[in-house]
Amino acid sequence: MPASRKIAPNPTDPAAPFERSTRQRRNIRAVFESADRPLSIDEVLSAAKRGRHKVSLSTVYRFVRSLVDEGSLEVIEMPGLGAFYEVAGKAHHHHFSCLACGRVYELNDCVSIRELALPKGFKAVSHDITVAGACAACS
Amino acid sequence: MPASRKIAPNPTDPAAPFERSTRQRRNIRAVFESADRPLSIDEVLSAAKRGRHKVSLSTVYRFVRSLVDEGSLEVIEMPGLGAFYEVAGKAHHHHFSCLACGRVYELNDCVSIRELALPKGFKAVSHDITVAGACAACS
DNA sequence: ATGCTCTTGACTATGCATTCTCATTAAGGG
DNA sequence: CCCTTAATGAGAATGCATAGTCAAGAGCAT
Repeated sequence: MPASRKIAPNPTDPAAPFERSTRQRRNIRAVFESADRPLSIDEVLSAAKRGRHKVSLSTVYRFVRSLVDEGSLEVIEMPGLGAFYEVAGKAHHHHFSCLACGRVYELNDCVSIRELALPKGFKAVSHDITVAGACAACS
Repeated sequence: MPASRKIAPNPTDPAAPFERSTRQRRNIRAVFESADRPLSIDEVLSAAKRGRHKVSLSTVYRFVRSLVDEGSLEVIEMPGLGAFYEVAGKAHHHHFSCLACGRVYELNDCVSIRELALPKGFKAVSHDITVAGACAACS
């Protein structure tokens, strides 16, 4: 197997396999780019299925995971609702979950937490605020 | 089966079976009463095992569930950590999770959220704040 | 102490989310 | 167009939390 067989080197890790741009991957990427809110795996799957090409649950899990691993997506753990994914690198913000439709929204008007009165010796590293209720579409 | 066989009627539901006071139940109740923080099932189990009588995982799950059903305990879903249980009826408060030891604490100095600037049409029903970091014992 | 029956413990089973397997499909450099 | 090999789809497999099963054990009214 001559070196020339290698299609293209991966700039970040030459040992890593080349990543091909497939219909499914472009599709899934587009779903996140056009989404204005964090998505669950099932939401990604059904949105991707609306495209012209078939996409499987396996592929969604696989590709979402690799996007998380490479840092393009962030995982949001919603209490009781499981994992949601949103494009990484956004400004600090929190989330709203609609009790009726189950969708999760970003709250960009960030509610700043004033000095958190933590017990003696406790050190805060991060905080999360989740508001639950009814979204505009459901109320 | 004469009616006199019935040990004692359950005031809330006469058809429900009488609940016996066993060592295990007293033990589990005591664990929650002496705990100053929400406990996971595993924490309840190991704390209960420190007593003089044996307790099984099944019993912890069963009894905790019945305590939740009867309203004596509340479930706290901690993002990524699963379910924790705390005695019900406490004043509104939030939680702190230690990234080092995994314990969850109550934050009684409640951080009040000022008017949450929700998007148009959104209605808040509840909110949760979770602070993560290092607890006094771990920092 | 007795006996009825609720509880327990030690499994096994279920539900669910996620990952793995592998034969088939298709990127894309040459 | 060819060929190598990564990617896909379908389903099986896994991992984990929780619930169910049932024989043995233990409250508690009598």
